[in-house]
Amino acid sequence: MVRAGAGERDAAQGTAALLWGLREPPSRGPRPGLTVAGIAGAAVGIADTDGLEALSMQRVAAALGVTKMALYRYMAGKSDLEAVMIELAVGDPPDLAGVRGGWRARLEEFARLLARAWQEHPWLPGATVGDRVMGPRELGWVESAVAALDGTPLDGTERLDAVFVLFGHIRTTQSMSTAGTQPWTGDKRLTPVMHGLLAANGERYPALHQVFAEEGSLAGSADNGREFGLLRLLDGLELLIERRTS
Amino acid sequence: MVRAGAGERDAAQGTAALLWGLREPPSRGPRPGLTVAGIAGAAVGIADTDGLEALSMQRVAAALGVTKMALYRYMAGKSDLEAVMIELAVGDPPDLAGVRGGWRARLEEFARLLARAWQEHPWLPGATVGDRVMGPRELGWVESAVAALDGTPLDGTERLDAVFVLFGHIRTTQSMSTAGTQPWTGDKRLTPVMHGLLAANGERYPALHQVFAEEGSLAGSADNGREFGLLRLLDGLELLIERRTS
DNA sequence: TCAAAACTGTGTCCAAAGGACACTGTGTAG
DNA sequence: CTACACAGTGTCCTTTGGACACAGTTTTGA
Repeated sequence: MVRAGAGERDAAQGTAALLWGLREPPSRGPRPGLTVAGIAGAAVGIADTDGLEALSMQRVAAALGVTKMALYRYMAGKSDLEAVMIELAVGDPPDLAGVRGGWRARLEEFARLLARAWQEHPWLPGATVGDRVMGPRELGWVESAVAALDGTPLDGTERLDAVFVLFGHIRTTQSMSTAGTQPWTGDKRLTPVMHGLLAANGERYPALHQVFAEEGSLAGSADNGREFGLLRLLDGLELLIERRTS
Repeated sequence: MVRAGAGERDAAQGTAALLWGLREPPSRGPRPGLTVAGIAGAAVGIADTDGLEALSMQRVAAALGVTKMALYRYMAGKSDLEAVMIELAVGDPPDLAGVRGGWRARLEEFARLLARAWQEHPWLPGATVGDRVMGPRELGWVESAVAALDGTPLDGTERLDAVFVLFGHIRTTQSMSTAGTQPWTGDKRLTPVMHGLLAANGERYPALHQVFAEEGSLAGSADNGREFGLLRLLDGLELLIERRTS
Protein backbone atom coordinates (compact mmCIF):
# COMPACT_ATOMS: atom_id res chain seq x y z
CA MET A 1 0.00 0.00 0.00
CA VAL A 2 1.16 3.46 -0.74
CA ARG A 3 1.32 5.46 2.40
CA ALA A 4 2.35 9.07 2.66
CA GLY A 5 4.54 8.97 5.70
CA ALA A 6 7.71 10.83 6.53
CA GLY A 7 9.83 7.94 5.32
CA GLU A 8 8.15 8.01 1.96
CA ARG A 9 8.81 11.71 1.77
CA ASP A 10 12.50 11.24 2.38
CA ALA A 11 12.67 8.44 -0.16
CA ALA A 12 10.97 10.69 -2.68
CA GLN A 13 13.52 13.40 -1.97
CA GLY A 14 16.33 10.96 -2.60
CA THR A 15 14.77 9.82 -5.83
CA ALA A 16 14.28 13.40 -6.90
CA ALA A 17 17.92 14.20 -6.21
CA LEU A 18 18.92 11.18 -8.25
CA LEU A 19 16.71 12.03 -11.21
CA TRP A 20 17.39 15.72 -11.29
CA GLY A 21 21.16 15.48 -10.82
CA LEU A 22 21.22 17.21 -7.48
CA ARG A 23 23.86 15.02 -5.88
CA GLU A 24 27.28 16.56 -5.45
CA PRO A 25 30.04 14.25 -6.70
CA PRO A 26 32.30 12.80 -3.98
CA SER A 27 35.73 14.30 -3.60
CA ARG A 28 37.54 11.58 -1.75
CA GLY A 29 37.59 7.85 -2.18
CA PRO A 30 38.09 5.44 -5.07
CA ARG A 31 36.83 6.21 -8.56
CA PRO A 32 33.30 4.95 -9.06
CA GLY A 33 33.37 2.14 -11.57
CA LEU A 34 29.78 2.65 -12.58
CA THR A 35 27.40 5.46 -13.38
CA VAL A 36 23.72 5.81 -12.68
CA ALA A 37 23.07 6.13 -16.40
CA GLY A 38 25.06 2.99 -17.09
CA ILE A 39 23.12 1.04 -14.50
CA ALA A 40 19.86 2.34 -15.89
CA GLY A 41 20.92 1.37 -19.38
CA ALA A 42 21.70 -2.19 -18.37
CA ALA A 43 18.41 -2.43 -16.52
CA VAL A 44 16.45 -1.08 -19.47
CA GLY A 45 18.11 -3.63 -21.71
CA ILE A 46 17.02 -6.45 -19.43
CA ALA A 47 13.48 -5.13 -19.15
CA ASP A 48 13.23 -4.68 -22.91
CA THR A 49 14.30 -8.25 -23.47
CA ASP A 50 12.71 -10.22 -20.67
CA GLY A 51 10.15 -7.88 -19.19
CA LEU A 52 10.03 -5.85 -16.03
CA GLU A 53 9.22 -8.77 -13.77
CA ALA A 54 12.44 -10.46 -14.84
CA LEU A 55 14.40 -7.47 -13.57
CA SER A 56 16.33 -7.95 -10.38
CA MET A 57 19.29 -6.31 -8.74
CA GLN A 58 21.19 -9.50 -9.30
CA ARG A 59 20.64 -9.55 -13.03
CA VAL A 60 21.51 -5.90 -13.47
CA ALA A 61 24.65 -6.33 -11.40
CA ALA A 62 25.62 -9.43 -13.33
CA ALA A 63 25.14 -7.61 -16.62
CA LEU A 64 27.58 -4.99 -15.37
CA GLY A 65 30.06 -7.54 -14.03
CA VAL A 66 29.60 -6.41 -10.48
CA THR A 67 28.03 -7.58 -7.26
CA LYS A 68 24.43 -6.87 -6.42
CA MET A 69 25.30 -4.72 -3.45
CA ALA A 70 27.51 -2.44 -5.50
CA LEU A 71 24.38 -0.95 -7.06
CA TYR A 72 23.24 0.29 -3.68
CA ARG A 73 26.13 2.75 -3.72
CA TYR A 74 24.41 4.54 -6.58
CA MET A 75 20.74 4.30 -5.63
CA ALA A 76 18.75 3.58 -2.53
CA GLY A 77 16.80 0.60 -3.82
CA LYS A 78 14.81 -0.94 -6.57
CA SER A 79 12.24 1.84 -6.80
CA ASP A 80 15.05 4.26 -7.53
CA LEU A 81 16.27 1.93 -10.22
CA GLU A 82 12.87 1.91 -11.85
CA ALA A 83 12.73 5.69 -11.66
CA VAL A 84 15.98 6.16 -13.52
CA MET A 85 14.97 3.46 -15.97
CA ILE A 86 11.80 5.35 -16.81
CA GLU A 87 13.64 8.60 -17.12
CA LEU A 88 16.10 6.99 -19.51
CA ALA A 89 13.54 5.08 -21.53
CA VAL A 90 11.00 7.83 -22.18
CA GLY A 91 13.54 9.69 -24.24
CA ASP A 92 13.64 13.38 -25.01
CA PRO A 93 10.26 15.09 -25.02
CA PRO A 94 9.08 16.30 -28.40
CA ASP A 95 9.00 19.90 -29.50
CA LEU A 96 5.61 20.50 -31.05
CA ALA A 97 6.17 24.16 -31.81
CA GLY A 98 6.71 23.34 -35.47
CA VAL A 99 3.49 21.39 -35.87
CA ARG A 100 0.95 23.34 -37.90
CA GLY A 101 -2.77 22.90 -37.49
CA GLY A 102 -3.49 24.18 -34.01
CA TRP A 103 -3.96 22.34 -30.77
CA ARG A 104 -5.59 19.30 -32.35
CA ALA A 105 -2.76 18.58 -34.75
CA ARG A 106 -0.26 19.12 -31.95
CA LEU A 107 -2.04 16.81 -29.55
CA GLU A 108 -2.53 14.15 -32.20
CA GLU A 109 1.12 14.28 -33.09
CA PHE A 110 1.99 14.14 -29.41
CA ALA A 111 -0.10 11.03 -28.89
CA ARG A 112 1.55 9.24 -31.77
CA LEU A 113 5.02 10.19 -30.62
CA LEU A 114 4.27 9.04 -27.11
CA ALA A 115 2.90 5.76 -28.38
CA ARG A 116 5.96 5.24 -30.53
CA ALA A 117 8.34 6.00 -27.67
CA TRP A 118 6.52 3.59 -25.38
CA GLN A 119 6.38 0.94 -28.05
CA GLU A 120 10.12 0.48 -27.85
CA HIS A 121 9.87 -0.32 -24.17
CA PRO A 122 6.84 -2.54 -23.58
CA TRP A 123 7.26 -2.37 -19.83
CA LEU A 124 7.04 1.41 -19.79
CA PRO A 125 3.25 1.81 -19.78
CA GLY A 126 2.96 -0.50 -16.82
CA ALA A 127 5.77 1.19 -14.95
CA THR A 128 4.52 4.76 -15.24
CA VAL A 129 1.55 4.37 -12.93
CA GLY A 130 1.05 5.24 -9.33
CA ASP A 131 2.81 7.51 -6.93
CA ARG A 132 6.04 8.51 -8.48
CA VAL A 133 8.66 11.20 -8.73
CA MET A 134 9.08 12.21 -12.35
CA GLY A 135 12.40 13.09 -13.89
CA PRO A 136 13.11 16.14 -16.03
CA ARG A 137 12.53 14.33 -19.30
CA GLU A 138 9.29 12.69 -18.27
CA LEU A 139 8.04 16.01 -16.96
CA GLY A 140 9.06 17.44 -20.31
CA TRP A 141 6.56 15.15 -22.01
CA VAL A 142 3.81 16.48 -19.79
CA GLU A 143 4.93 20.03 -20.45
CA SER A 144 4.85 19.32 -24.16
CA ALA A 145 1.28 18.07 -24.02
CA VAL A 146 0.05 20.91 -21.83
CA ALA A 147 1.76 23.43 -24.07
CA ALA A 148 -0.05 21.91 -27.04
CA LEU A 149 -3.25 23.34 -25.59
CA ASP A 150 -1.90 26.88 -25.55
CA GLY A 151 -4.32 29.28 -27.09
CA THR A 152 -7.39 27.24 -26.31
CA PRO A 153 -10.11 28.60 -24.03
CA LEU A 154 -9.55 25.75 -21.56
CA ASP A 155 -8.51 26.66 -18.05
CA GLY A 156 -5.64 25.06 -16.17
CA THR A 157 -7.70 22.32 -14.59
CA GLU A 158 -9.19 21.32 -17.90
CA ARG A 159 -5.83 21.27 -19.62
CA LEU A 160 -4.34 19.02 -17.00
CA ASP A 161 -7.37 16.77 -17.10
CA ALA A 162 -7.22 16.54 -20.87
CA VAL A 163 -3.53 15.71 -20.82
CA PHE A 164 -3.95 13.18 -18.07
CA VAL A 165 -6.78 11.45 -19.88
CA LEU A 166 -4.72 11.37 -23.05
CA PHE A 167 -1.77 9.87 -21.22
CA GLY A 168 -4.00 7.27 -19.68
CA HIS A 169 -5.52 6.36 -22.99
CA ILE A 170 -2.19 5.81 -24.69
CA ARG A 171 -0.87 3.95 -21.68
CA THR A 172 -3.83 1.59 -21.52
CA THR A 173 -4.01 0.76 -25.19
CA GLN A 174 -0.26 0.48 -25.42
CA SER A 175 0.21 -1.83 -22.49
CA MET A 176 -2.42 -4.13 -23.91
CA SER A 177 -1.06 -4.38 -27.43
CA THR A 178 2.49 -5.15 -26.39
CA ALA A 179 3.20 -6.89 -23.12
CA GLY A 180 -0.06 -8.43 -22.10
CA THR A 181 -2.82 -9.19 -24.49
CA GLN A 182 -6.28 -8.15 -23.49
CA PRO A 183 -8.46 -11.17 -22.79
CA TRP A 184 -11.39 -9.99 -24.87
CA THR A 185 -9.72 -7.97 -27.59
CA GLY A 186 -6.20 -7.16 -28.63
CA ASP A 187 -3.68 -8.44 -31.07
CA LYS A 188 -4.62 -12.04 -30.73
CA ARG A 189 -8.15 -10.84 -30.22
CA LEU A 190 -9.93 -13.18 -27.91
CA THR A 191 -7.77 -15.63 -26.00
CA PRO A 192 -8.52 -19.19 -27.13
CA VAL A 193 -9.64 -20.04 -23.64
CA MET A 194 -11.95 -17.06 -23.41
CA HIS A 195 -13.25 -17.81 -26.88
CA GLY A 196 -14.22 -21.29 -25.84
CA LEU A 197 -15.93 -20.01 -22.73
CA LEU A 198 -17.86 -17.42 -24.68
CA ALA A 199 -18.88 -19.96 -27.28
CA ALA A 200 -20.12 -22.29 -24.57
CA ASN A 201 -22.08 -19.52 -22.85
CA GLY A 202 -23.34 -17.54 -25.80
CA GLU A 203 -26.87 -17.24 -24.52
CA ARG A 204 -25.60 -15.60 -21.37
CA TYR A 205 -23.71 -12.91 -23.26
CA PRO A 206 -25.83 -12.15 -26.30
CA ALA A 207 -24.29 -8.81 -27.20
CA LEU A 208 -20.76 -10.14 -27.01
CA HIS A 209 -21.72 -13.31 -28.80
CA GLN A 210 -23.22 -11.35 -31.64
CA VAL A 211 -20.19 -9.09 -31.94
CA PHE A 212 -17.80 -11.99 -32.19
CA ALA A 213 -20.04 -14.00 -34.49
CA GLU A 214 -20.24 -10.97 -36.74
CA GLU A 215 -16.61 -11.08 -37.70
CA GLY A 216 -15.51 -14.58 -36.99
CA SER A 217 -14.04 -14.03 -33.55
CA LEU A 218 -11.74 -11.32 -34.85
CA ALA A 219 -13.55 -8.32 -33.46
CA GLY A 220 -11.69 -5.48 -31.83
CA SER A 221 -9.08 -3.48 -33.65
CA ALA A 222 -5.46 -4.51 -33.72
CA ASP A 223 -4.34 -1.47 -31.75
CA ASN A 224 -6.84 -2.07 -28.95
CA GLY A 225 -8.82 0.99 -29.91
CA ARG A 226 -5.96 3.41 -29.58
CA GLU A 227 -6.71 5.22 -32.80
CA PHE A 228 -10.44 4.93 -32.29
CA GLY A 229 -10.30 6.31 -28.78
CA LEU A 230 -7.86 9.03 -29.72
CA LEU A 231 -10.17 10.34 -32.41
CA ARG A 232 -13.20 10.21 -30.12
CA LEU A 233 -11.29 12.02 -27.40
CA LEU A 234 -10.04 14.74 -29.73
CA ASP A 235 -13.51 15.11 -31.20
CA GLY A 236 -14.90 15.57 -27.73
CA LEU A 237 -12.26 18.14 -26.87
CA GLU A 238 -12.93 19.99 -30.08
CA LEU A 239 -16.60 20.13 -29.28
CA LEU A 240 -15.89 21.63 -25.87
CA ILE A 241 -13.49 24.18 -27.29
CA GLU A 242 -15.95 25.18 -29.97
CA ARG A 243 -18.71 25.59 -27.42
CA ARG A 244 -16.41 27.64 -25.26
CA THR A 245 -15.36 29.87 -28.13
CA SER A 246 -18.80 30.73 -29.41
CA MET B 1 7.23 -11.65 -19.36
CA VAL B 2 4.00 -12.97 -20.69
CA ARG B 3 4.62 -15.86 -22.97
CA ALA B 4 2.02 -17.81 -24.83
CA GLY B 5 3.37 -21.30 -24.48
CA ALA B 6 1.63 -24.57 -23.89
CA GLY B 7 2.15 -24.30 -20.15
CA GLU B 8 0.45 -20.94 -20.08
CA ARG B 9 -2.42 -22.42 -22.02
CA ASP B 10 -2.88 -25.20 -19.51
CA ALA B 11 -2.67 -22.75 -16.65
CA ALA B 12 -5.33 -20.64 -18.32
CA GLN B 13 -7.52 -23.70 -18.66
CA GLY B 14 -7.15 -24.41 -14.98
CA THR B 15 -7.99 -20.84 -14.07
CA ALA B 16 -10.99 -20.94 -16.36
CA ALA B 17 -12.24 -24.13 -14.74
CA LEU B 18 -11.83 -22.50 -11.35
CA LEU B 19 -13.66 -19.31 -12.28
CA TRP B 20 -16.47 -20.91 -14.24
CA GLY B 21 -17.16 -23.67 -11.74
CA LEU B 22 -16.19 -26.48 -14.06
CA ARG B 23 -14.47 -28.62 -11.46
CA GLU B 24 -16.33 -31.73 -10.36
CA PRO B 25 -16.41 -32.00 -6.57
CA PRO B 26 -14.32 -34.85 -5.14
CA SER B 27 -16.17 -37.91 -3.97
CA ARG B 28 -13.63 -39.51 -1.71
CA GLY B 29 -11.36 -38.10 0.91
CA PRO B 30 -11.83 -35.79 3.87
CA ARG B 31 -14.26 -32.90 3.80
CA PRO B 32 -12.61 -29.75 2.50
CA GLY B 33 -12.37 -27.26 5.31
CA LEU B 34 -12.25 -24.30 2.99
CA THR B 35 -13.95 -23.04 -0.11
CA VAL B 36 -12.56 -21.11 -3.04
CA ALA B 37 -15.02 -18.33 -2.30
CA GLY B 38 -13.94 -18.23 1.32
CA ILE B 39 -10.29 -17.99 0.37
CA ALA B 40 -11.07 -15.28 -2.14
CA GLY B 41 -13.02 -13.40 0.49
CA ALA B 42 -10.17 -13.45 2.96
CA ALA B 43 -7.75 -12.36 0.27
CA VAL B 44 -10.00 -9.51 -0.82
CA GLY B 45 -10.22 -8.36 2.76
CA ILE B 46 -6.46 -8.21 3.04
CA ALA B 47 -6.08 -6.41 -0.26
CA ASP B 48 -8.77 -3.91 0.68
CA THR B 49 -7.05 -3.14 3.92
CA ASP B 50 -3.35 -3.27 3.13
CA GLY B 51 -3.18 -3.26 -0.64
CA LEU B 52 -2.46 -5.89 -3.20
CA GLU B 53 1.29 -5.89 -2.64
CA ALA B 54 0.73 -6.87 0.98
CA LEU B 55 -1.10 -9.97 -0.16
CA SER B 56 0.73 -13.24 0.25
CA MET B 57 -0.25 -16.86 0.52
CA GLN B 58 0.96 -16.76 4.08
CA ARG B 59 -1.29 -13.92 5.11
CA VAL B 60 -4.34 -15.37 3.47
CA ALA B 61 -3.70 -18.73 5.07
CA ALA B 62 -3.14 -17.14 8.46
CA ALA B 63 -6.39 -15.22 8.14
CA LEU B 64 -8.15 -18.54 7.59
CA GLY B 65 -6.30 -20.29 10.40
CA VAL B 66 -4.62 -22.67 8.05
CA THR B 67 -1.21 -23.39 6.60
CA LYS B 68 -0.02 -21.71 3.45
CA MET B 69 0.18 -24.96 1.53
CA ALA B 70 -3.43 -25.81 2.24
CA LEU B 71 -4.47 -23.13 -0.21
CA TYR B 72 -2.73 -24.95 -3.02
CA ARG B 73 -5.35 -27.68 -2.71
CA TYR B 74 -7.91 -25.19 -3.97
CA MET B 75 -5.98 -23.26 -6.58
CA ALA B 76 -2.82 -23.72 -8.56
CA GLY B 77 -1.00 -20.62 -7.43
CA LYS B 78 -1.12 -16.93 -6.75
CA SER B 79 -2.36 -15.94 -10.18
CA ASP B 80 -5.38 -18.14 -9.63
CA LEU B 81 -5.95 -16.45 -6.32
CA GLU B 82 -5.92 -13.06 -7.95
CA ALA B 83 -8.33 -14.29 -10.59
CA VAL B 84 -10.91 -15.43 -8.08
CA MET B 85 -10.34 -12.25 -6.07
CA ILE B 86 -11.18 -10.15 -9.10
CA GLU B 87 -14.22 -12.24 -9.90
CA LEU B 88 -15.45 -11.81 -6.36
CA ALA B 89 -14.66 -8.13 -6.04
CA VAL B 90 -16.17 -6.85 -9.28
CA GLY B 91 -19.60 -7.81 -8.06
CA ASP B 92 -22.65 -8.52 -10.14
CA PRO B 93 -22.76 -6.77 -13.49
CA PRO B 94 -25.44 -4.10 -13.82
CA ASP B 95 -28.59 -4.47 -15.84
CA LEU B 96 -28.96 -1.33 -17.88
CA ALA B 97 -32.14 -2.35 -19.66
CA GLY B 98 -34.14 -0.05 -17.43
CA VAL B 99 -32.06 3.03 -18.12
CA ARG B 100 -33.91 5.47 -20.33
CA GLY B 101 -32.19 7.88 -22.64
CA GLY B 102 -30.52 5.68 -25.22
CA TRP B 103 -26.97 4.46 -25.50
CA ARG B 104 -25.43 7.57 -24.01
CA ALA B 105 -27.41 7.43 -20.80
CA ARG B 106 -26.73 3.70 -20.53
CA LEU B 107 -23.01 4.07 -21.06
CA GLU B 108 -22.80 7.00 -18.68
CA GLU B 109 -24.61 5.04 -16.01
CA PHE B 110 -22.38 2.08 -16.71
CA ALA B 111 -19.24 4.15 -16.24
CA ARG B 112 -20.42 5.48 -12.91
CA LEU B 113 -21.44 2.05 -11.68
CA LEU B 114 -18.09 0.61 -12.71
CA ALA B 115 -16.25 3.42 -10.98
CA ARG B 116 -18.28 2.91 -7.85
CA ALA B 117 -17.66 -0.83 -7.83
CA TRP B 118 -13.95 -0.34 -8.27
CA GLN B 119 -13.85 2.37 -5.64
CA GLU B 120 -14.58 -0.18 -2.96
CA HIS B 121 -11.53 -2.19 -3.95
CA PRO B 122 -8.68 0.21 -4.70
CA TRP B 123 -6.45 -2.61 -5.92
CA LEU B 124 -8.95 -3.68 -8.56
CA PRO B 125 -8.02 -1.24 -11.32
CA GLY B 126 -4.39 -2.26 -11.09
CA ALA B 127 -5.21 -5.94 -11.02
CA THR B 128 -7.44 -6.03 -14.08
CA VAL B 129 -4.72 -5.42 -16.64
CA GLY B 130 -2.78 -7.74 -18.85
CA ASP B 131 -3.32 -11.23 -20.07
CA ARG B 132 -6.05 -12.75 -18.01
CA VAL B 133 -8.91 -15.19 -17.96
CA MET B 134 -12.10 -13.41 -17.02
CA GLY B 135 -14.77 -14.93 -14.85
CA PRO B 136 -18.48 -14.97 -15.60
CA ARG B 137 -19.20 -11.84 -13.60
CA GLU B 138 -16.38 -9.80 -15.02
CA LEU B 139 -17.40 -10.85 -18.51
CA GLY B 140 -20.90 -9.78 -17.56
CA TRP B 141 -19.66 -6.24 -17.08
CA VAL B 142 -18.21 -6.26 -20.57
CA GLU B 143 -21.45 -7.70 -21.92
CA SER B 144 -23.37 -4.98 -20.16
CA ALA B 145 -21.29 -2.24 -21.74
CA VAL B 146 -21.39 -3.74 -25.22
CA ALA B 147 -25.13 -4.23 -24.93
CA ALA B 148 -25.47 -0.55 -24.03
CA LEU B 149 -24.48 0.22 -27.60
CA ASP B 150 -27.31 -1.84 -29.05
CA GLY B 151 -29.19 0.07 -31.66
CA THR B 152 -26.31 2.31 -32.63
CA PRO B 153 -24.86 2.22 -36.15
CA LEU B 154 -21.48 1.12 -34.81
CA ASP B 155 -20.13 -2.21 -35.99
CA GLY B 156 -18.71 -4.90 -33.75
CA THR B 157 -15.14 -3.66 -33.87
CA GLU B 158 -16.17 -0.15 -33.00
CA ARG B 159 -18.33 -1.30 -30.13
CA LEU B 160 -15.53 -3.33 -28.63
CA ASP B 161 -13.11 -0.48 -29.12
CA ALA B 162 -15.46 1.96 -27.47
CA VAL B 163 -16.05 -0.32 -24.52
CA PHE B 164 -12.37 -1.03 -24.14
CA VAL B 165 -11.48 2.62 -24.20
CA LEU B 166 -14.16 3.33 -21.64
CA PHE B 167 -12.87 0.59 -19.37
CA GLY B 168 -9.37 1.92 -19.71
CA HIS B 169 -10.44 5.43 -18.88
CA ILE B 170 -12.24 4.43 -15.72
CA ARG B 171 -9.41 2.15 -14.72
CA THR B 172 -6.75 4.79 -15.19
CA THR B 173 -8.55 7.60 -13.42
CA GLN B 174 -9.69 5.28 -10.67
CA SER B 175 -6.32 3.75 -9.92
CA MET B 176 -4.87 7.21 -9.61
CA SER B 177 -7.43 8.67 -7.28
CA THR B 178 -7.35 5.81 -4.82
CA ALA B 179 -4.25 3.70 -4.42
CA GLY B 180 -1.46 5.74 -5.91
CA THR B 181 -1.61 9.44 -6.31
CA GLN B 182 -0.59 10.80 -9.64
CA PRO B 183 2.64 12.80 -9.33
CA TRP B 184 1.40 15.79 -11.27
CA THR B 185 -2.29 15.80 -10.50
CA GLY B 186 -4.68 13.82 -8.37
CA ASP B 187 -6.26 14.12 -5.01
CA LYS B 188 -3.31 15.72 -3.36
CA ARG B 189 -2.64 17.36 -6.65
CA LEU B 190 1.07 17.79 -7.11
CA THR B 191 3.28 15.84 -4.76
CA PRO B 192 5.20 18.20 -2.50
CA VAL B 193 8.44 16.95 -3.95
CA MET B 194 7.27 17.45 -7.52
CA HIS B 195 5.94 20.85 -6.59
CA GLY B 196 9.29 21.94 -5.31
CA LEU B 197 11.02 20.68 -8.41
CA LEU B 198 8.58 22.46 -10.68
CA ALA B 199 8.93 25.68 -8.71
CA ALA B 200 12.70 25.46 -8.99
CA ASN B 201 12.57 24.81 -12.72
CA GLY B 202 9.69 26.98 -13.78
CA GLU B 203 11.45 28.46 -16.77
CA ARG B 204 12.01 25.00 -18.17
CA TYR B 205 8.33 24.10 -18.02
CA PRO B 206 6.49 27.32 -18.79
CA ALA B 207 3.11 25.81 -19.66
CA LEU B 208 3.03 23.67 -16.52
CA HIS B 209 4.32 26.51 -14.42
CA GLN B 210 1.58 28.77 -15.65
CA VAL B 211 -1.10 26.18 -15.03
CA PHE B 212 -0.05 25.64 -11.47
CA ALA B 213 0.51 29.31 -10.78
CA GLU B 214 -2.98 30.00 -12.05
CA GLU B 215 -4.70 28.17 -9.26
CA GLY B 216 -2.21 28.04 -6.46
CA SER B 217 -0.76 24.60 -7.16
CA LEU B 218 -4.19 23.03 -6.98
CA ALA B 219 -4.74 22.40 -10.65
CA GLY B 220 -6.20 19.15 -11.88
CA SER B 221 -9.61 17.98 -10.83
CA ALA B 222 -10.13 15.87 -7.75
CA ASP B 223 -11.24 12.85 -9.76
CA ASN B 224 -8.19 12.90 -12.03
CA GLY B 225 -10.28 13.94 -14.97
CA ARG B 226 -12.62 11.01 -14.81
CA GLU B 227 -15.74 13.07 -15.32
CA PHE B 228 -14.01 15.37 -17.76
CA GLY B 229 -12.69 12.52 -19.87
CA LEU B 230 -15.94 10.61 -19.71
CA LEU B 231 -17.88 13.56 -21.10
CA ARG B 232 -15.31 14.15 -23.85
CA LEU B 233 -15.39 10.48 -24.78
CA LEU B 234 -19.16 10.32 -24.90
CA ASP B 235 -19.27 13.55 -26.89
CA GLY B 236 -16.86 12.05 -29.37
CA LEU B 237 -18.90 8.88 -29.65
CA GLU B 238 -22.06 10.87 -30.12
CA LEU B 239 -20.46 12.80 -32.94
CA LEU B 240 -19.47 9.59 -34.68
CA ILE B 241 -22.91 8.09 -34.26
CA GLU B 242 -24.58 11.22 -35.57
CA ARG B 243 -22.31 11.29 -38.58
CA ARG B 244 -23.02 7.64 -39.20
CA THR B 245 -26.75 8.12 -38.90
CA SER B 246 -27.09 11.04 -41.26
C1' DT C 1 -16.08 -56.07 6.56
C1' DC C 2 -11.94 -54.32 5.10
C1' DA C 3 -8.33 -52.84 2.35
C1' DA C 4 -7.17 -49.78 -1.43
C1' DA C 5 -7.68 -45.43 -3.38
C1' DA C 6 -8.46 -40.51 -3.19
C1' DC C 7 -8.27 -36.62 -0.88
C1' DT C 8 -7.08 -32.71 2.95
C1' DG C 9 -3.97 -30.28 5.62
C1' DT C 10 0.92 -30.08 7.78
C1' DG C 11 5.82 -29.84 7.94
C1' DT C 12 10.03 -29.46 5.64
C1' DC C 13 12.84 -27.82 2.11
C1' DC C 14 14.45 -24.89 -1.72
C1' DA C 15 15.67 -20.94 -4.83
C1' DA C 16 15.29 -16.26 -5.55
C1' DA C 17 14.13 -11.82 -4.07
C1' DG C 18 15.36 -7.11 -1.57
C1' DG C 19 18.12 -5.30 1.61
C1' DA C 20 21.29 -4.56 6.13
C1' DC C 21 25.91 -4.51 7.61
C1' DA C 22 30.73 -5.27 8.38
C1' DC C 23 34.99 -5.47 6.00
C1' DT C 24 38.84 -4.65 2.70
C1' DG C 25 40.90 -1.79 -0.35
C1' DT C 26 41.59 2.96 -2.57
C1' DG C 27 42.01 7.59 -3.31
C1' DT C 28 42.13 12.59 -1.67
C1' DA C 29 42.40 16.35 1.82
C1' DG C 30 44.58 18.19 5.55
C1' DC D 1 51.85 10.85 5.89
C1' DT D 2 47.91 10.02 8.28
C1' DA D 3 43.12 10.03 8.69
C1' DC D 4 38.85 10.10 6.50
C1' DA D 5 35.55 9.13 2.84
C1' DC D 6 34.23 6.30 -0.42
C1' DA D 7 33.79 1.74 -3.74
C1' DG D 8 32.93 -2.91 -4.11
C1' DT D 9 32.68 -7.72 -1.82
C1' DG D 10 30.95 -11.25 1.13
C1' DT D 11 27.87 -12.75 4.57
C1' DC D 12 23.58 -12.83 6.66
C1' DC D 13 18.53 -12.23 7.35
C1' DT D 14 13.53 -12.15 6.14
C1' DT D 15 9.96 -13.00 3.00
C1' DT D 16 8.28 -14.68 -1.07
C1' DG D 17 6.08 -18.60 -4.18
C1' DG D 18 6.16 -23.23 -4.70
C1' DA D 19 7.62 -28.58 -4.70
C1' DC D 20 7.14 -32.65 -2.18
C1' DA D 21 6.60 -36.24 1.20
C1' DC D 22 3.84 -37.48 4.95
C1' DA D 23 -0.09 -38.41 8.29
C1' DG D 24 -4.85 -38.51 8.89
C1' DT D 25 -9.70 -39.02 6.82
C1' DT D 26 -13.40 -40.50 3.94
C1' DT D 27 -15.49 -43.20 0.23
C1' DT D 28 -15.49 -46.97 -3.00
C1' DG D 29 -15.14 -51.71 -4.56
C1' DA D 30 -14.15 -56.46 -3.53
